[in-house]
Amino acid sequence: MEYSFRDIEKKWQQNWKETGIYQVDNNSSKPKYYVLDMFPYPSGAGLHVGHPLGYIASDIYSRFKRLKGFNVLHPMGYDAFGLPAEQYAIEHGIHPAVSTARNIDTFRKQLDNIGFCYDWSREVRTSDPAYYKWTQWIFLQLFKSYYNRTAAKAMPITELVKEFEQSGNQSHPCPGDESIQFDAAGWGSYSPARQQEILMHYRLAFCGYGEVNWCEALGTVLANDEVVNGVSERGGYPVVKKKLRQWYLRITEYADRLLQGLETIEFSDAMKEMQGNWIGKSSGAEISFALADTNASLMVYTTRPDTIFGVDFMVVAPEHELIEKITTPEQRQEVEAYITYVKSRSERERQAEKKISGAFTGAYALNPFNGRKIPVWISEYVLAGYGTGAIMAVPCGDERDFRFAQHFSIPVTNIIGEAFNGNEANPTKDAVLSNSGFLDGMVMRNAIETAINRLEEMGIGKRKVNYKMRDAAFSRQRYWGEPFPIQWKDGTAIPLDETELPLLLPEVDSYSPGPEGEGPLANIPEWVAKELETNTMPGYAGSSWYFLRYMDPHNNETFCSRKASDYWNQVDLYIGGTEHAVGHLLYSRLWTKILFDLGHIGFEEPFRKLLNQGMIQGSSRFVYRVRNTKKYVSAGLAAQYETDKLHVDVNMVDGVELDTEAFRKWRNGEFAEAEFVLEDGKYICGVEVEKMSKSKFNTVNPDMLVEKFGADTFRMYEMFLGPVDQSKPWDTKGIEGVHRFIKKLWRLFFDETKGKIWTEEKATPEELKILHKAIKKTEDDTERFSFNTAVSGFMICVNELSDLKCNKREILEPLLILLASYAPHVSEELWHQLGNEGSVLDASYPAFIAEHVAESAKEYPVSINGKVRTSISISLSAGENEVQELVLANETVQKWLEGKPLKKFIFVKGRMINVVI
RNA sequence: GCCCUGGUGGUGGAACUGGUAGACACGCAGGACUUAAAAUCCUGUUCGCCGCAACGCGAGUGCGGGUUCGAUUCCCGCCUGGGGCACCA
Repeated sequence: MEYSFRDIEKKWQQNWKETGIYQVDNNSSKPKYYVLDMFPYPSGAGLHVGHPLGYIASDIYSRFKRLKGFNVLHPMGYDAFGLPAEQYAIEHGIHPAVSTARNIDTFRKQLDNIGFCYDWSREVRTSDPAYYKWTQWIFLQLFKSYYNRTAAKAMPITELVKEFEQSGNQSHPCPGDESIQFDAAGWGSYSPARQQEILMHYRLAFCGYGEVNWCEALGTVLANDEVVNGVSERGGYPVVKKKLRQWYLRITEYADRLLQGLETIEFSDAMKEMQGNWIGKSSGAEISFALADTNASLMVYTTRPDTIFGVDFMVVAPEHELIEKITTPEQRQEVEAYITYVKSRSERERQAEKKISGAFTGAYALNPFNGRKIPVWISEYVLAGYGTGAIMAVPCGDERDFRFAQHFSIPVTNIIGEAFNGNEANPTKDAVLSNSGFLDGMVMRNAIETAINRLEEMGIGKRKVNYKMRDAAFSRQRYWGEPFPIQWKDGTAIPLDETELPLLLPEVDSYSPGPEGEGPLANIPEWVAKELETNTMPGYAGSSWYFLRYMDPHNNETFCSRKASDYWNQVDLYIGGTEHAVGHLLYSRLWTKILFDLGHIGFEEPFRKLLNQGMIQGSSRFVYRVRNTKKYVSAGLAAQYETDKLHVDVNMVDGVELDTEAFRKWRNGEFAEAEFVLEDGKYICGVEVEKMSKSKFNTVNPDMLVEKFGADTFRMYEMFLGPVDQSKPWDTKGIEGVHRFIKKLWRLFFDETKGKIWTEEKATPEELKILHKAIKKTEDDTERFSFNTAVSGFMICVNELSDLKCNKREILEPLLILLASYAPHVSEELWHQLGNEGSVLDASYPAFIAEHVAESAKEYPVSINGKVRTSISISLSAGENEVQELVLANETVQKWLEGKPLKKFIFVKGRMINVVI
């Protein structure tokens, strides 16, 4: 009987579907375990082999946990709102809901092919009104809440109003605008509109104004990656900054808790570091510098107030509102020209720019301690959004400031004596200060406190903890997203009543942007007549809480019952790519904390453990066309010609050898007349590792591989490729090795001519040793997500059993259970062939028995001066003295000793021996 | 520019806590079976040197240093691939 994987896999996939074997109950006496994949955006291109990597890993782990006796929740769904569908709609006139549904169908078929154990009865789609009803509902909770800094948690805004009525905002400084201060009487005297305006500065979801990339020609707002060198990627039109009304989430209030929470969860150190850097907590001081010849002052933020005597100039962000006021008439033209230049620059470009640029405003600030006049410059390297948007520049201590000073010939004051060599800045905190007035003679590190204290005494500065993180922009001028349940009445945002949810996304005739940078919803007269918000929510709205909906996906009463979330609790294992390191992971951590604060769930971190999957890169293939001809030369000969390098579809290339016939037929015969210059009768392609993408013709479709080798082979091969958390290029070639392994396993059970060949004979110690080695390896490796070495463990096991011609049920049956999480179809089939009833997934995991693998002796490697020269088999019970005696008596060791005295004898039990002479 | 991460044979990778570098697989070479092919099986395969052979010598984990009896693993400096940087998801 042959291993006919197509029949077997189809049969069991059908059976699993019919028996509902993967449906999970919220009631169980077993311990719970929640395994979650980052859900995909269903793109039109379908799955390529990179997508399932994490899904296979999570599938293996879910099945493994189930075998280990857990009630495992393992759901899947779709992050179904997004820009590509909208772009497709603009180009093809197809409603995003239609194309998205079609894409989801494709995804689902592809996923089903691979034999995943998802509980599809819990599927969610963020674009489904039954789902986004609750996204809108949660938004309303954020809108109706504020962050109580005293209690360090979110609370209903109605509580805040009560406080205001009783005692004003004395104990609740306004996070949105610190200048807003009032007492109870003051609050009472404000108009309702003014009161709402003030409350907006407290809400966790609030409306404000922010800059966006505005492209006049396209009439739309662009994402950063749609802007290249100041022009739109599509069309190359100019892009400028434009201020628009935007919704925000007040994530900055949670900065500290998001930072502290990292200590309670198992994310990799790299991931925690990235989130920490994003939050960017720093402490220092805000200092107000008086400006000469005007009564205005300039507020700067610095982490190094100790260097205040070394300030040689100020740098203000070109967007800073003070510039208008302080620029002198002589400098105005230069400053305005510079601001125009900066308007076309993205933040990224501004930070990455090596070329120094700036403009002098003509204004001077005054050093509060010695009255020195400090010129005020503007430059793109200072960003408006961070700190106060202005810095005090200390060129002797900061490299960027130093280069700026050199470039504009600004004299540099040295306040650290010999620690500054005049050629480069020295950012030390350990130098002794000089030229620094009352700080002279102090070590910088200690002077920080002294300087802050003095500034506070003088009333011109104060201690300040700062965060690089900004409030999260939460609106998009787009169509395909959740509508905000907000109405605008005379400039005041009124939340819809919860009974009016979901606020359905209306049909539109055109997906083009609305007037004045508004989204497409602004084109709908009825929508505008109802004064509804025309922005929609961003992609991360739906994905910030989806892990909760899976727990209770069909609940119409609430987003997720407290009973369900108390039972399933945190996600125990979350698998996804590092590209979400900050965005998605930080936002869902925020939402979880807010829902926790408001009492809707009982835990404040969504993901207990995070496993990052690496990217599968494409291995691109190239042909070399001799310029202006139809002649293609093989890679080895390309250097002899002037050629253009063209991507070719990797599916037409076997290894590096091009299928020239397929190439001639490719793309409707575009290359039909190609002539080839071969080497050794072959056309050899060039190779490069790049991102896997349709445009590079290097995508490999899993369907094709499943069709050719079966899902079990495909799953195991994806794992075998390398560590799951590392990026690696895809190479289809190696898949045959894994396929051979499964066929070899099959032959332990079936012979082509004889049929069933397994026996009921008793296993030998040698066979038991092989089995128990495999049990240990599979368990350890799976537990530490080392799936690639687990697969090689299976190969070793099957190779060894084949060598011994072992066909005994006593060995083979437990082996199938081990294999069931990696290759579920073939394991299920053989499990039933052996006569078992019920799924192999409900078998009990074989127990590892150490005695079966115990060794009595070890072949020790013996090194002389660290170089291995021989090996000696020694009993594991032997002590060091005994070992030394044996080793020194050894012939090879004697030869190397040449009678020289022994300096040192190193013996690591069970490991190695080193003889030092 | 800033932050994170990787670099080991022809290829993917293994070596888990400083202890035999190259497990397992691909590819390649040779062989067996076969009319032939497929499938399967066996042998070899880091590089260099001597060679009949060796369980003979030397080098070797991106590059250059260092710590150690011993370094792919730890430290310092460099080179280089990948990811992220707030409206792609």
